[in-house]
Amino acid sequence: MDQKVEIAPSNDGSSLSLTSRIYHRIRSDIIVGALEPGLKLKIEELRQTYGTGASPVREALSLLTSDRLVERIDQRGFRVAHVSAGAFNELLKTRCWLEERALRESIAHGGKDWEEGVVLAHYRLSRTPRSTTSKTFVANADWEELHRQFHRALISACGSSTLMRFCEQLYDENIRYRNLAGPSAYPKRDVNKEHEDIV
Amino acid sequence: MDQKVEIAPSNDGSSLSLTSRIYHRIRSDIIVGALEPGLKLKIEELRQTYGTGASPVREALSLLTSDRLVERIDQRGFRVAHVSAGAFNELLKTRCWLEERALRESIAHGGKDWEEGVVLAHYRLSRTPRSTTSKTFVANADWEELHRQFHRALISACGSSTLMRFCEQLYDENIRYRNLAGPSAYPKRDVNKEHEDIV
DNA sequence: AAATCGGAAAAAATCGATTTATTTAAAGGA
DNA sequence: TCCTTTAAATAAATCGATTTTTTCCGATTT
Repeated sequence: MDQKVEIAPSNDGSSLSLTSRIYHRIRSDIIVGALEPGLKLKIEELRQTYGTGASPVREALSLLTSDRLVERIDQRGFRVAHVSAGAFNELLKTRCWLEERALRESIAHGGKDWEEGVVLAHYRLSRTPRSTTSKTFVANADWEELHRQFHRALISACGSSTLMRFCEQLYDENIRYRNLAGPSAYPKRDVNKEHEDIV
Repeated sequence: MDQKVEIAPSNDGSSLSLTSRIYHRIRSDIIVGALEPGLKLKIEELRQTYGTGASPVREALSLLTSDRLVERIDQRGFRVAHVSAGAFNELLKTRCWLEERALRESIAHGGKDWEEGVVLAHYRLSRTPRSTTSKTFVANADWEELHRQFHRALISACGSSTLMRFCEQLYDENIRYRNLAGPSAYPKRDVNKEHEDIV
């Protein structure tokens, strides 16, 4: 029998709803810092920018609310979530608490496959340069993705998808703060070494 | 100078956007169990029910997604979040982890005002009957609200609004499961005693 | 019988326009 | 000058209709 012919997945996003596409775009724009904290997100403007109607835009923004990347105030629209030193400290603290718990649970309950997943993720990460250039720091998208994968692998055996979700949400917010801080915050720490230690 | 005259807050909800009103209604309907788990939430239907257009309905559902009370699948709409024994166990476990951490932090950092808040919340709760009738169990809305307040008070000094938010989300989900289980799950435990102990 | 196809029917997604609320800016007193 | 009020401008919220996509179901093929 022939191999089943799959419909080309064609990750150009054309199969996604407009809402989803806008959602991902805005999400990314907020995380990388292209959209400033506190910025008013005017429906009419976004509508123009993306060449769509108002409905998909509003829906995307409503969805982004879950990620705490967008704030919504009844009757006065949406804006990019504000940031503050206090919020950042709280974020770090909370992320630390949750990841600690998630990691402990993973260690306690993770089997061989978990261990292998961690080792593999770590290996991939270690073989990827953090910066695309060696002189100045230019964030390497591959490294960013592998780093995320590594953290996910670490907590993947915690036994709670809910906790994982929380951790990942905090991770994203964390990345956002890092991006906002700018390249000024280069390798002050030996991240690779830290990961070694964790492993 | 005269006291500034506030616009009557009139909590009839007429000042809220349609979206918000629908949001709260559906949210409540899901938590109390009036809307069955897994039920398809058809826009057209809800639209009729609430006598509005499609936009507010969609937006409310998008918002409910944050609370994990509604599931959204691209291009095929919304449905009431599914439930399962596994998910329930995970919920309990996770809630336990997070509340433990939040409580420990509160104890460590909470001042006099925190202590007083806890005592007060506990006092109010203890003076309210859990059931509106003494023979059979009929949930007392006041008690439910005070119980929520009590739990909030306990963790209110944890130093992380994020963690509090997570805890409260899990609390709501937990209540939902309790409601779904039905009155069958009456006072098997001496809740009052447990609260005393905590205090 | 199971899998495949095609075409209605149903539902989701989206649009363009209207209504409602908020913000802004100008004008009128204390 | 500082409030308060008012009116226009701006933006959010909402609606009703249209377009896409999925779902359903019966006919056809393997």
